[in-house]
Amino acid sequence: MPQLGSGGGDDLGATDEMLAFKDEGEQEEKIPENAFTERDLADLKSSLVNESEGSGSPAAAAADPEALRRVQDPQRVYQEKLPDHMDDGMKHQDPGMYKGSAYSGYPFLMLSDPYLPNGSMSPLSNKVPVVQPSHGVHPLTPLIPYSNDHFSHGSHSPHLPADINQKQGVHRPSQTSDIPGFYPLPPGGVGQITPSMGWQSQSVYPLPSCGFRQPYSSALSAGASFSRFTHPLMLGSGMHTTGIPHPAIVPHSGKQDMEHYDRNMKPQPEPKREKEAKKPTIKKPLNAFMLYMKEMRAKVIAECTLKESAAINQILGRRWHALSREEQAKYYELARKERQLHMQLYPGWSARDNYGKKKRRTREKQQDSNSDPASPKKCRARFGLNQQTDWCGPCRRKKKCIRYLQGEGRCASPVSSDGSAIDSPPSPPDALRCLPSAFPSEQLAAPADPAHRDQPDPRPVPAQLPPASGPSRPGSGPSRPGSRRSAAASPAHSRAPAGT
DNA sequence: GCTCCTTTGAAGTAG
DNA sequence: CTACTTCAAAGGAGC
Repeated sequence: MPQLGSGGGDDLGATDEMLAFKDEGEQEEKIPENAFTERDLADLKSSLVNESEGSGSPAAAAADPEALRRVQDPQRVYQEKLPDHMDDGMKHQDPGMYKGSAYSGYPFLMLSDPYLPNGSMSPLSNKVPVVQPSHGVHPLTPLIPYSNDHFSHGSHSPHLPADINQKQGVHRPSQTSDIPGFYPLPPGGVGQITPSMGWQSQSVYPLPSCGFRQPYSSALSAGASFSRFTHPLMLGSGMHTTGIPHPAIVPHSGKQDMEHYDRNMKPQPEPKREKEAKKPTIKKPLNAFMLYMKEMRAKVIAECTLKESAAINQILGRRWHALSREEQAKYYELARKERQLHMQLYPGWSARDNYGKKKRRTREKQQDSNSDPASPKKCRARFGLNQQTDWCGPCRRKKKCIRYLQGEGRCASPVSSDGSAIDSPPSPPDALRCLPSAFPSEQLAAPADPAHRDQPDPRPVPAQLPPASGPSRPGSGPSRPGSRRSAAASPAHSRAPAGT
């Protein structure tokens, strides 16, 4: 179904996005997955500490009132269990425990570490980059859009009685991969998942060995180990109201809060804990590209010895465009399932719920300087530069356009850092030039070669989106201005280059 | 310690 | 309906 350019077919994707970079000839390098770098080791090391530290936080337990009540049998349980848990942490470090079971059978216990070669398991670290299980895994193998550290902890966590989940209607020890069984779907809110979706029988979301947040799937995860879901952290920050722990639910400020939990495993004064736990945030489901990034990031890091995410993401963006439709389709499909599952877990959730939580300050700043035309973004727009790839020389990584500030009254045309004019987008950061052998065709402004675009556009079309059987979101009535319109109808993506 | 950068896609907002 | 904005991940850089 070649949809590109057909207008009608390119429903959920912007047509333009496919035009941005078309590094052709760039083939997915079959990179030897052998890079277990020192960095990994370092991460693992630190994770050893973090894991034991980060698994017992009773703080998060407060998120769920019921959980709070239970957990508030104060930290007694926690403290009593701490030694056990620490021991658990050590157990986690037994590679054999995870390694053997490759992904095939993983479902929810075996977590391939995307950042380890061969999808080997990394039970050691709770540091996301090390544990996220997408690397080396077949894209259709449930990617883990969310990290799952706390589940891995929880998998053995003795902090709470095993029956806690039962009380919450989660504990279904006898179930294995029967997802519907594990998914106490929100009452009345959940439509059926179409049979075509494989995630019921297929472990869609493998559990990373260690992680703070958890893929929803873990909630489904079977009997793999339900005790894992009894982890206090889960009860607090990652527990769905139905009792389903979900990686998408994180403390309101997300990462930082998670780090906070990791660093503050000691019981804390009640008020503070409650305060933090009051605002769990359900994160957005990851889109196809995000899933791809999660899987490939480690590769790029290993190949380029890069660490800066911005540069890595640039590379990944190019590689994404270089993917064949077929390959992309895998991720679109995963993303679709991801969204569907998310929708089922959180029927009433809206992306709008998270608006303002991440960039509140930024937006506040923008409001303050709303009329300031010197921002790089505005400068780019004003002069027809691509918001994503162009920059106004000194504007790059600057908050203000230097030329504007210098009194020219406007942002200059693209200039290099030394002020000389440039006609084309500036050279990529050094990082982008890394490992030419690894990215042979990775060049800026690589000529588009639509050859592989002959394949059908993998991007989802409305028909593929959650069927009408899906839950109608409360609060998202038809009159809602932002109600999901047919993305297909809006090929003009926000990425549409301002002037390209 | 917070924010930015950087990517694409999904979804929300505004006109 | 269109255009724009925000957020999702990630981690180094910069303030």
